[in-house]
Amino acid sequence: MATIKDVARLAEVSTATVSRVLNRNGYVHPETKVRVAKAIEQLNYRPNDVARSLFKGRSKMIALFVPDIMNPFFPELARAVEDMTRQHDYTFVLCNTDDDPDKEIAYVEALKQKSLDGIVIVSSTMSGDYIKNFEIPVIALDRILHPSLSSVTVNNRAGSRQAVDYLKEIGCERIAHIAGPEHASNAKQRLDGYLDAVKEEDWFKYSYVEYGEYHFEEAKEATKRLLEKHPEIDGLFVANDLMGVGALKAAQAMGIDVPGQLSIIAFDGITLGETTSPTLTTMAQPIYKIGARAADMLIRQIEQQERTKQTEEFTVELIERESTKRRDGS
Amino acid sequence: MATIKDVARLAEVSTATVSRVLNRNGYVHPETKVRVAKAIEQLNYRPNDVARSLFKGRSKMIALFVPDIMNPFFPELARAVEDMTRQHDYTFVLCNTDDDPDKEIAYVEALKQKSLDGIVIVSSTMSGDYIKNFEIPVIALDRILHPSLSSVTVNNRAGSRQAVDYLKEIGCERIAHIAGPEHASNAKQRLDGYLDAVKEEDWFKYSYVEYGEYHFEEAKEATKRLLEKHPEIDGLFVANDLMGVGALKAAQAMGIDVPGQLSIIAFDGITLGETTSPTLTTMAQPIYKIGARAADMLIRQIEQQERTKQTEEFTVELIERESTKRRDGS
DNA sequence: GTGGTGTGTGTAACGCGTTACATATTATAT
DNA sequence: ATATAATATGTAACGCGTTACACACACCAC
Repeated sequence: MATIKDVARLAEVSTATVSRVLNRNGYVHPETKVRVAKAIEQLNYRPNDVARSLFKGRSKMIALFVPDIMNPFFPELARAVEDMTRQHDYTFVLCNTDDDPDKEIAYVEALKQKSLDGIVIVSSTMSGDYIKNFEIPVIALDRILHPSLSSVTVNNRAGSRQAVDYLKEIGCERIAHIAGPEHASNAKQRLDGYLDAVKEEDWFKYSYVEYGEYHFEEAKEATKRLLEKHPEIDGLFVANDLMGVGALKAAQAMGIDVPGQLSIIAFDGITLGETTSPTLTTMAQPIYKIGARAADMLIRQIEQQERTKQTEEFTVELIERESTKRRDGS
Repeated sequence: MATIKDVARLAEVSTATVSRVLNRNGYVHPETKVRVAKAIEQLNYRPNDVARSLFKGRSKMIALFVPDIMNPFFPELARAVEDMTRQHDYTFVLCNTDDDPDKEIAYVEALKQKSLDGIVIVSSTMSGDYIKNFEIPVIALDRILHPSLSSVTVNNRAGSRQAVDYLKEIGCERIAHIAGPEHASNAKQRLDGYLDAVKEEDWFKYSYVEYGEYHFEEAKEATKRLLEKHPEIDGLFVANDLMGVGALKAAQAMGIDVPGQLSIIAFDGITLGETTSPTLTTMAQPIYKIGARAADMLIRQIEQQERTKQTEEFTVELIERESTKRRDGS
């Protein structure tokens, strides 16, 4: 690989001049510029980003931390962040944290050694003490991780309430909730939204809430427990689509017709919900948009050095599919 | 951030000695080692990987190129490669290529500037001329990209034949194929496996093969075309699971009962196939294993400097689910 | 005692761009 | 005409580890 010295020699200038041509700064005589450009061309020279990073202390790399890319909610988010990253000539690093704070911290430390410029993080588990001492920009995505961090999220609580109101509206009279993990801020908000909508109902009982772990299998079992305990349930709001599919499977396995006997609505709007039979009604997040926005916000913070905290909340949208059906008020 | 100089000053040694302690090479007096270790501890010193990379010309980063992480086949592969990457203290870069050769090349060039150590690539589109001039180790995964590259794949042809033989075995008498994109080597092999199994049959016609693009929607339409043209079809082998789900949807939309009237078997073994109704019978690849093996092979090539070409082929396995059913030979 | 080997440590060059600073020339202002 | 600013380019230090090489001393062999 040719270096800047080779270019300088060929163009008969100093490396400083070559650098000025490369970075379009400082004064360079037009003719000199042409000679340098020709030399660069001839040698097919590309500057060494590592040397640049060493000098600048910045690497033009950002990372996305997700619990597990195999969870179908995350690929679209990853895609969005990666697209934005590339558009700004950054390099995209992906880290699976398994919601394990030790792994998260190990990643952060390892990446700091590489002069990583910033992190978009989907996490609920990091300790506040650690977060306060981040030395690089961080944007929390999908879940609020700490009040001091910038974040991009959706209106989980209002959206959840809207989901439950929709179930009521189509005639459901006993509506239960399969909740996400208690430690995740968005799961908590969705639960709150559900409670907002049902706590005044005379039929409401706290045993209408079962917990799953944002996973397919756990949700299936939680749903089974719930429906065995409460066969009167005719509407189910599930904390996310992956769990919603689990709930659907559980109901079908018990011989319950969806949406005939039970309407199910979930949350997220991932593609998976379109491939089941019946397809899954959901409160769709603008997944790609929030990912892209988080990445954009991060890069802006990196490049403008402005560390002001920003929070942005997007709105979810009801998508009616086949897992919900209007009941005749016979 | 403390530097090696700070450590050297505090431990009252030269930076060379600190470096020797860090890298456990050269002679260092045990007592000196302790002093240095204490200084490192006290300053919470972490070596700057960028400076290391600059000197070594290697970055301890590898990349995975996939067409699109949103395609549900890739997250598991990505997870495998990332796990292996982390185990070896490398950093994992993810690139979505959209099967666009220009994007692929732009990525390779950009990453070379960062001293990227190697690439695991899922691609069918790169030009042979370019591939031959790669200056870094590359492992082709899932699809053979060029005869000169090491690769990790599965027995696509034999596995496909096995899939079709299975359909025959359960009593299907007219078996069609929804094929993947013609330019992808694995799609070609799967088609060949299908042809191996059916070309001697007296009922076989070339119009029993329709092409989709490894996408859900295209497969749905291809299946619709096929089944409208050939209502006698009672068995369908689909080139991958994502397309298989599309085929399932198309059949259901046409009022065809799966597996009652039509048995469907696909290929890949992704989780998506477990969430549909009926669940999808498939030839499952050991997805995680091939990803992990490719990453392992790559890192081995990087660290041992051995550029010998290696190829490895894993075996697919039939997983019977609900989309296929034995027909009574009435 | 002399040569050889093993141990322990420091000096300085190196990897490759970037930029502060110095110097020189030309253009503009007064 | 002289001061001042703008243009043009080079020199060298810098960022931070790594390592070739030099040097010093201990120990053993003959």
